[in-house]
Amino acid sequence: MGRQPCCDKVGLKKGPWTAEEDKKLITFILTNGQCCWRAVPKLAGLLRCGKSCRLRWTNYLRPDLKRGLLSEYEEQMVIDLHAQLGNRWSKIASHLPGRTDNEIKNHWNTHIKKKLKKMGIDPITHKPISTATEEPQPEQQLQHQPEQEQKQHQTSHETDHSTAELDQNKEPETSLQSSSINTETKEEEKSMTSPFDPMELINNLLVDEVPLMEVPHEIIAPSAASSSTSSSSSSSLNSSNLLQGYIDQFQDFEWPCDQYNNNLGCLWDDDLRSWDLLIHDIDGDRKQVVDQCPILVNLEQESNWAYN
DNA sequence: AACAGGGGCAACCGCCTAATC
DNA sequence: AGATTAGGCGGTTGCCCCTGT
Repeated sequence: MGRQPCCDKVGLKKGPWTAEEDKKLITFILTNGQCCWRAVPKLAGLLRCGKSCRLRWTNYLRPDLKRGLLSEYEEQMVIDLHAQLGNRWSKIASHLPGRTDNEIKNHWNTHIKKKLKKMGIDPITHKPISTATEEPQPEQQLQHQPEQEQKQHQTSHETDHSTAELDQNKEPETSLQSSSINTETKEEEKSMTSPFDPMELINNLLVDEVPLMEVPHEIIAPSAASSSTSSSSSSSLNSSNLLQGYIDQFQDFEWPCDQYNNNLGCLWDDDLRSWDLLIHDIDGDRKQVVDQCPILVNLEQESNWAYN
């Protein structure tokens, strides 16, 4: 009958992950790849739920993650994407390589919302807040709508306000809008029958300032690429494929830079160090891990490994 | 220097959908 | 076909750190 339970929730650890647990998880994923998360805790020797492991990996440990605050460009992209997609953070995240839905969601709630409000823009509707109706009515109404209704609403809503707000927000903001978006969802594509000319928008892009970020599939390791969008069970990659993916990813990829010469797709600097620490910390396990994981060797040997 | 309050973020919770038996 | 679960997603919570008093 059905599948086996994901985890017996008795005696499982909760709360923040320790460095030791991280090590175990990383070691396991790098040597075995992402298979079924249910099995990961047991095999990796973790007292965690598989779900927790998956979350930790996708939101924090994945080597292709970018760290640190979102750049202005990314922030603008989030705003534009949110205007079209609403709170569909995973969809939004899929357009921002190296960023997770959780990260974007947090950033939205803590930074962007305030910023927009400061600018007099309703973060929900993306329309200018009329001084008369400053109460957060629309937000609450939307949030309290039953989900299905909201979804139905959303498709029409999206079309509505994506067009409406384009009219209204055309002003100062760099309208990246849908031009930069390869919407995978057919429904969305259908629903986004916006009357504006995409080419016009493309032309409006600050192409000189910002590199096109058409790289998600290239820079995201096979495992990671499959994890965010499709079920990770589909990533029946064997470990050699996975590791090869990492190698290719790190060795061949030229990270794009923004106008400030910041690496847009780079690994987090600190984490390179932390990976290194990790390698050296493991010691006992180190040899085994390094032997089985060429990318670690690579990282270890090329201490002056350059992004570009 | 100590405390309080607020902000930021990692992690959890609960629901939904797709997959599996 | 129906039951059951894994994985994915968005919302929420709670802890930690920073800043102001």
